[in-house]
Amino acid sequence: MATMIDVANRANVSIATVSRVLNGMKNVDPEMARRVQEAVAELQYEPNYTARNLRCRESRTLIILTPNITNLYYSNIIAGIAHGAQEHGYSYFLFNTEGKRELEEQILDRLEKRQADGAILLGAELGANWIQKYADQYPIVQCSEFDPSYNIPHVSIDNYQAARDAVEYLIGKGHTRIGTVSSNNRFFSSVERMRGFRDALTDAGLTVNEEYIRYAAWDNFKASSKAAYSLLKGQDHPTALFCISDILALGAIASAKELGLRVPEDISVIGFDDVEYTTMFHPYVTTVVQPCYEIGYHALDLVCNMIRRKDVPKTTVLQHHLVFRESVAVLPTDTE
Amino acid sequence: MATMIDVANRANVSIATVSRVLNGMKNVDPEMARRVQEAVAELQYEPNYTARNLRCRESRTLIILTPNITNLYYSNIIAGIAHGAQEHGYSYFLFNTEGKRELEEQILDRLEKRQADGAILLGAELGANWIQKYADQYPIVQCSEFDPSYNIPHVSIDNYQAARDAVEYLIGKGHTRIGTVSSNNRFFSSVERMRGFRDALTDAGLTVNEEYIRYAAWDNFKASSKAAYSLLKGQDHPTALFCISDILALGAIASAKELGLRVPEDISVIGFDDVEYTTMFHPYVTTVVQPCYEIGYHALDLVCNMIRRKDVPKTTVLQHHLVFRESVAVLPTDTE
DNA sequence: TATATTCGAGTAAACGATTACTGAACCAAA
DNA sequence: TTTGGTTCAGTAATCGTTTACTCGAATATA
Repeated sequence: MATMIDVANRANVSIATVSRVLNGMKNVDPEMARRVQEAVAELQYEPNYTARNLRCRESRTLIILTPNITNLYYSNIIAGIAHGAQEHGYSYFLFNTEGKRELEEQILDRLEKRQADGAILLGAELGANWIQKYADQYPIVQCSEFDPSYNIPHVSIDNYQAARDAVEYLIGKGHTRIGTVSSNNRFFSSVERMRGFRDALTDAGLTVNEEYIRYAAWDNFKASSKAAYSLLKGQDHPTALFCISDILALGAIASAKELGLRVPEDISVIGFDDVEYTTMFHPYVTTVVQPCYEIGYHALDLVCNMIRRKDVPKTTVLQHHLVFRESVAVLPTDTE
Repeated sequence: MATMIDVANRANVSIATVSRVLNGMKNVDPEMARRVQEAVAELQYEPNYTARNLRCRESRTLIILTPNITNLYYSNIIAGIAHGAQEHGYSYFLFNTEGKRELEEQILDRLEKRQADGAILLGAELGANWIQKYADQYPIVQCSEFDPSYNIPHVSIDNYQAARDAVEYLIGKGHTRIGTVSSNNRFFSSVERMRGFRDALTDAGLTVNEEYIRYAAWDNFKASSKAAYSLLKGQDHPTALFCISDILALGAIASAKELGLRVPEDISVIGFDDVEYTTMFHPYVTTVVQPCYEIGYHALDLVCNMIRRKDVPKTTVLQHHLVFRESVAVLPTDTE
C-alpha cells in the first residue's frame, strides 16, 4: 500500500504538496499538481483513513443502535440509513443492543474517542434521559422512537394522528364497538397510538370500552393471537380491531379464524407499518403505511448535517397514509 | 478525554510504562502498576483506538457484505454475527451491496487500508472469482453461499442433502408426482438443492418431470405465486411441491388456495429456511430448518481465528433438520 | 571485589496523514 | 536599489498509541 511519502518521492515534491493537491487546495502550481496526480495514479495511492482520522479527529463513521435487526420494521429503516450513508460517504458500525442501556452507553462512548462522528438511535424508550448527555455533546438523532421532553432531533411519523386516522376510518365504516391490540411498553409511539385510539373514539361520541383493550408485545405474533383470542371469544366482542402493528394484526386475524370468525365480515382488523407479509394471505390487511425506508434515509441526512454543524429541526414528521385492502368491512347498519 | 500522557504524568511514570501496564505485560513493578491503575481510574482514561490502529495496523473491525438486510434470512445470520462480534470485542461495518460487484470491491479495499481486519460475505454467487484475490491476502469467510471451486473458508448447511431429505420425505408420504419451485440464479445453494431434488427422485426410481419445475426469485412471494399458479392450474398437476425457500412455499400455498386446492389434502408443500411467518397461518408449513443464527455466529468465529492466524477448515457444515408441520399429507395409495 | 546477567523503566522512533510555520523567489512601488 | 507584499513549496510538529533500544541498578557468579 503506497503512502503519501511514496507519492511525494515519485512526483518529486514534498508530502505537504501531495496533501494539498489531494485536498483540492489552490495555491499549487498546475504542473506540480499534474505530477502528483500522475504519481497517485501510477502507485494506485489511496489515503489511509486511520491516519487521517487520528490527525483530524474525524472518522466519517457513524454508530447505529438497533434493538433487533431481524425485525422487518427496523431492518427497513436501516436499509434507508445504509443507502444514505453510501451517498454521503459514511460508514457505520451496526449494533444489535436489544435495548440494553449499559451496552448502549459503552458503545456511545466511542463518540468521545472519535471512533464515530455521530449516532442514530432506533427504538429508544421514554424516560431514557441518559441519552441527553451524549446528545448534548455529539450529533445524535433518534429514529421513529423518542421522548418529546428531551431536546434531541428525531424523525418519525405523527403516531397520534395516524392512529386517529385508522380508528376514524373504522368509525366511518359504521363500527362503534372498536377494540385495540396495543403494546404496554415505554415507546412513545405506543402511547401516542393509544391516545389517538381513545381520542378518535370519544371525539366521535363513542365511549372507550376498557374491556376491549388488550396488550401484546408489538413484534410478538403468538402473544397477539392469544390476546386477541381472549378478546374475541366473548359474546359481544368488538366488530373492529385497531392493532398497533401488522404482526399484531396478523395474530388477531389468526385467532379470529381459529374462533370461526370471518375477517372482515365478522370482525374487521386494521394494522400498522405495512410490512411485507400483510399481502401474503387473504385477507390482505388494511393498514397504516409507515415510510420506514425514508425515515432512515432522512435520519441519516440529519446526522450528517449536524456533523457539519448545520442547524437541524428538532422534529421532523414524515407522512403516513392508509392503504385499503381486505381486512375491513362496512358494518351493516340494520344489524346494529 | 485523557490520553496516556496524562495518565503517565499523574502516575509519575513514563508513557511506555503506562502502555505496558495497560497491555498486561509482566516485567513491571507492582507498585508502579498500582499507581497507573489508579491514575487510569481517576482520569477515566480510555485508549484511543484510532491511534492504536494506526500504530498496530489492526482495527478490531470487520466488514460484513450482505445483498439485502431486509431479508429475514440474511438478518438472522447477521444477528448471529453481531452476537459473536460482541463476544470477541469486534465491531463491524455493515454494507447493503445488493450484490453489486464494483461496490463490493471498493469496500473490500478497506482491508488493504487496514480499516478492517477481515470480512464476512453473505450471498456470493458462483463464479465470483474476483473474491479470491482478496481471500488470498486477507481473512475472508463466506456465509451460506460460496463457490466450492474456490479456496475460501465458508460455513453453510449441506444443501444437497437437505433437499434430498425434503424430497425423500415427500416420497415417503407416497408422493410420486413431485414438482419444485426453485430459483434460476447463480447461488450454489440453489443448484445444490435442485441436484438434490433430481437425485432423490431418480434414486427412488421416479422420473423427473421437467414440466413440474418452475422458477422464481427465492425472496419473491408474488413471483412464486405466479409460478406455482401456472404449475397447479393444470389437470395433472403434481401432488407435492418442494420449494427452495419458505417465501416460495408461502407463495405456492397462496396460489393453491386461489385455485381452490386444499393444502395439504390436494397438494403438499414443503419449504426451506424456517423463517418466522411459516407459523403465522394454517397450514403451518413443513420445512427444512436452516440454523441461520448459528451460521453467522460460526462464521464470525472463523474470521477471528483467521485473523489470529490459526488454521481454519475450508468447509464447515452445520446441521439442518426437517420440522414437520401441516403442509404435507400422506397420499392415499388407493387414488394412485 | 570484579564481572556478567537480568530486570525494569525511560527515550524516542515509528504508524500516515494534516497544517502552522518558514523561507525562497518574484513582482511592484518608492 | 531597496522595501514590502505575494505566492507557493518545503520543514517539522502533531494526533495518541506501541515498541525497539538504551541504560542504570540490582543480583548472581567467579
